[in-house]
Amino acid sequence: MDFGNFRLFRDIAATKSVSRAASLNGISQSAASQRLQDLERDLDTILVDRGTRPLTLTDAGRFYLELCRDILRRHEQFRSELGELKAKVEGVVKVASIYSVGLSELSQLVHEFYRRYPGSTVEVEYLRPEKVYEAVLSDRVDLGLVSYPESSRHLTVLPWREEEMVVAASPYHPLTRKTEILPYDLDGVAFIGFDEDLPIRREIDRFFREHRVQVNTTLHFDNLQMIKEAVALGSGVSILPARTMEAEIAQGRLVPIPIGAPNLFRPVGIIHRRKKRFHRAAQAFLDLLQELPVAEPSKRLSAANI
Amino acid sequence: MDFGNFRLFRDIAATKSVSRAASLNGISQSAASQRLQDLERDLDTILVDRGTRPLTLTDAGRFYLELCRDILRRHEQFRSELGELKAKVEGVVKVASIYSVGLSELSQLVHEFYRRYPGSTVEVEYLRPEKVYEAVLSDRVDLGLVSYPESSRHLTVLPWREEEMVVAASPYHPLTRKTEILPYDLDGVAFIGFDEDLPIRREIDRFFREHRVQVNTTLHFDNLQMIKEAVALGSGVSILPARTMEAEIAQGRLVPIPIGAPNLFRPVGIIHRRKKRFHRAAQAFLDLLQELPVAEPSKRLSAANI
DNA sequence: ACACTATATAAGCAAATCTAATAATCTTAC
DNA sequence: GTAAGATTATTAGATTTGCTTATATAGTGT
Repeated sequence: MDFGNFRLFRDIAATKSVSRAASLNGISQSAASQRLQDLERDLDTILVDRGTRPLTLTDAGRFYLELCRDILRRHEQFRSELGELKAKVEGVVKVASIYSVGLSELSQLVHEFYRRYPGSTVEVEYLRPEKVYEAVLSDRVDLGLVSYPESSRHLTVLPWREEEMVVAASPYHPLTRKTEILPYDLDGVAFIGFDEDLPIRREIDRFFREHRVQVNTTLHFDNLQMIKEAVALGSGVSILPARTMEAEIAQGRLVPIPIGAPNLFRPVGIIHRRKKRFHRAAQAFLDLLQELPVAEPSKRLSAANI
Repeated sequence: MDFGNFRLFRDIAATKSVSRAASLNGISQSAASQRLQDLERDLDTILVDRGTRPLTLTDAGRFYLELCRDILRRHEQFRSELGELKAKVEGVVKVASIYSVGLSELSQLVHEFYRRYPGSTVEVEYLRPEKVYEAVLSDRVDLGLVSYPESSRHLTVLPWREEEMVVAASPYHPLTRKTEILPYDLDGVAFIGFDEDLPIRREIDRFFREHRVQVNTTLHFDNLQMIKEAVALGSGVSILPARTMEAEIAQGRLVPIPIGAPNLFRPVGIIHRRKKRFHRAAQAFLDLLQELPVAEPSKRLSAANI
């Protein structure tokens, strides 16, 4: 221990004895004596007056004792700060998630986590995707949940779930008469899509291209919420993850129509910093995430993650 | 160096680089890396995030950096305090002396010392004998000047000078007709002596005993000043060191009469703590004291020091 | 001066810490 | 993406530090 010398000198001063201080510090009298002498040689100053028994400190020794006390006090403070920090950090799992992962589902997970690990807490932030990446990269959170996860130098991806994508339409749309949509049913319909720079847009484009379908993209947005609004208003249909529109379905504002095989899936992944050292609670939460059965029936991995 | 670890971490934080910090501290990159890892292992906490270049500190690392800075600042303060203390101590020679050593003589010595060592100063305190011993023993002064010096376990005596003792009488006393006093001249005279517990008293008693002389001790005091007063008032004669009554002789209040051989001498010695480590100035002053020619002609050492 | 206790010193050994060489990792530029 | 350049980690061996035991020296009290 690096503070042993300060402790030793403090104890020499307190007990007025090298040998008592030595045994307090678990070393031999000889070792303590040598350390004291080395210290005095370093400082080129006598700190302890050996001419008296019990020993007494010189003026310089009293100064040095002050130094030792201050340093030990400050170190003690640090240890306690560090302890608090670790207790706090180790008890809290911080997760950043995109909005569309689904509040209810995640809160179910968190609930189960609390049941298993009563001492820990989970803090979930809902952010826009790029903010999720940022939070993970800067280590402000332990885990991130994003769709179409992209790995990179500093980022590792763990696949989590694949969400079924369905056609979303207003209840008044003609397509709602069908119980299942085949790709060519969408040929030429008014379509509301995602912005072109979003992975989900590229995936849907690929789907259309594969089935040689041409939709008429009348509107596009950078977020799911706006798309749902536009669809509900009858501006067109869209393709969305089924579970992100549960509320609107219940309200009768949107109708989901399954897409005939080959199905479309939106992959949702867990991202974390490469080589991240997880503390107990974070590791436990991660394990829980991976252990829980995925709601979707099929497990087909999307070939194009980007 | 015991503060090397704090410096190293501070430098790692400052340069955001282990290797630069290593070369700043004059060690190899490998050593610095190992020290950082040992530190982290000790604390069981990651302090530096290696996943980024330049390196960044973790929260715990920032706490530790604060600790390092505080400790280094405090240590710096200590070094400067110590420096001041040493400069002060090493430049000042502290001397405690009994009153009767003679102010003028000592100040001549001090003057010579200043001439030779212009950077240094001498502080002389005049104290009662027991206070001189106390000051030397407690290390409040470097040197003490006392008469009839007594060595002891913690005290070393260096003989310094021997002062001639003469009979002191009022100008009106019959003995003043003599130019030299022989022991039996004092038989039966009214005598003013020192208190019985003083070494000088014992020495004079021994002198009387040796020469089978009986004086009539009418008064006794614990200090020289009072004795001189009483003698001047004609209450009796006394035996005193010649140089301690120079002023009264000049004023015509006292008359000194030499004592015929075997002469009486008062030894004055230098005392200091045993094994005392003298700093430059103190050693120089001590050398000067011993080098200076002693005023008295004879060097006979008193057999009985106590 | 003696016995008793405490500190200093000496010698040998064990452990820590360093250096040099090499492997692994990160960044940058193509 | 990959290769080059720079930085950090690891390994192995040499060096140094620091410890322990044994013994000498020193301080205290009787």
